[in-house]
Amino acid sequence: MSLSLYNTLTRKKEEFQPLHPPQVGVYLCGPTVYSEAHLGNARGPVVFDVLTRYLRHLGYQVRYVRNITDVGHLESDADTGEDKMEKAARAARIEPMQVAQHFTNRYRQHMLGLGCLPPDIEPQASGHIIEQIQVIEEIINNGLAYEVNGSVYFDVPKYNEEGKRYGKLSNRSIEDQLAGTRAGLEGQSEKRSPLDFALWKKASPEHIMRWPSPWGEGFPGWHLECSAMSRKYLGDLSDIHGGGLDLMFPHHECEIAQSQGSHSHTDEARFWVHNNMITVNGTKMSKSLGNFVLLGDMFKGPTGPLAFGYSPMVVRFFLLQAHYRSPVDVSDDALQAARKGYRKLMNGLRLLDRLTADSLSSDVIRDRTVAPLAEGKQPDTTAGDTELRKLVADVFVGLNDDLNTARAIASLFNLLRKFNTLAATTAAMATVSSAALTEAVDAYRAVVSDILGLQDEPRANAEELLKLTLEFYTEAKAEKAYDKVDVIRAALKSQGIVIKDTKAGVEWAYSEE
RNA sequence: GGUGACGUGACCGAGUGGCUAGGUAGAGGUCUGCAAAACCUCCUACAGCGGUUCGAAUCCGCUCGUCACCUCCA
Repeated sequence: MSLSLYNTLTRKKEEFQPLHPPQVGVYLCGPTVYSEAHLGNARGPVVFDVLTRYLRHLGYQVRYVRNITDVGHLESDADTGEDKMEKAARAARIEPMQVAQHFTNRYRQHMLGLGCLPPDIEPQASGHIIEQIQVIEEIINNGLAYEVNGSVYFDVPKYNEEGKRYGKLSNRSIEDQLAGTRAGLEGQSEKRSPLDFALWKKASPEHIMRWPSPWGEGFPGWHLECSAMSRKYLGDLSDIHGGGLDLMFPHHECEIAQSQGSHSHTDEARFWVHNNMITVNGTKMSKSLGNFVLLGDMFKGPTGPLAFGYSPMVVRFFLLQAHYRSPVDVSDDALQAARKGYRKLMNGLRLLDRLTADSLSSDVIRDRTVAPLAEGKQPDTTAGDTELRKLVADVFVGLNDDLNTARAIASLFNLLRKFNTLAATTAAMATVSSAALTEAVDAYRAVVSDILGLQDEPRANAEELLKLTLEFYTEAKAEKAYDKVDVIRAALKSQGIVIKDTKAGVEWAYSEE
């Protein structure tokens, strides 16, 4: 049983094998930090969080790189290209890096809330200008890029003449692309071909974010950073490179061209993995369409199409309930259903403690409750154990099948039903061995908590519970039931709370001990 | 125009050439002081029309409908 992943490059599910086991290098194209993250921005990180968690579960040593794009995304490829970071900065009248830092902080906060473990390396594009310049120089040396007026462009037609195939990832031919080229691209006169893309852009006088380079002051093209940073931290060829489906072209296509055109001479990654989009009423969520749901707003609610707020864990569960390559549509109905399902799964987690607790040690129970067996003879749990192990195996079948979390979750619910049945009666409990039960309980816990990364979100209000407890305390005191009084006082003390009987009534304070 | 997806029961959403996905909602039941939870049962679908096949929702073709990428986008 091994993990297979759908590779966009080959358009097939392939068995995953690391290039250099046990190490696995994973790169996810991170956010451009010039505005608040929306739900769509969360899907990739959640999917790749589960992927890296699962790879680690399988025993691999994962190096997970998720970059921060804090420079270089042009508004357009035209000569008047404007940096998004600067645009946002100008609007807010602050330093561009301040904008980047602000949204980087927000982004990290949201990702942590969604249960995404911090990446092992989170490189910033602005911190890797030297590496990017080096890649450009390599491409120029290989004759695949040219300089015009302080800007450098990648020569796509030449690249293809050399037997490479720009378009191999997104399955396009350059003929088709040329045919589809629109008329309004006159501003690109610097480029030899409309297909060429910028590796380095000359900074106009008003451009703030600029760096010196062999071609004058400027800034890197927006596809370049990922190639440069992926190579720096994961080598010429990494195991997995991913992002949203909308990055497949042109971003990832350009990355491959850059890596092939540089000294790496590789496709940059063995597996190219793309998550599908999140839609609202069937239409892709995007900034340009204005139908996006900001994460911060969604957690609080209401916002946009949603009448209620949904906690980060509910959102995570909601996303994982669909396969990552399917589009997923957001709605109150869907999220509310997801919330109930999520809570059911969490209540299952709580049940596990009971299942494995002393009272339900099945071998003991069996001795007492099942028809007496001959001395030294064990009851037959073969069928029960087999069923239980099958339920557990199904969960992993789902995960292994292209990280199909939807199937894995469905299987978890089946396993949970079994747990509930077992917990209901001792007779049921006697149908399985404690070894098989422990295995299943451990598997459930591992998949829910460690692999899917779903944590329980406490919803009870501690102050309210304390208030209730104090009412019972007062009653017991009035009844002079001092044994109860002592129990309550001791229980609260163990929580660091002391009860103070005053003339005005019962009060409490945190213990000063 | 080019490229690529998709259309599953009330809703969300897996999967698949013959075998119950799962969650939510709804109905009935067991349990229960009431309730909840849990468990059991039921409602049981694959856009339409053809074709291939012993058998298709699953493969092929056509039709209708929806979406994405080709421009910044997760």
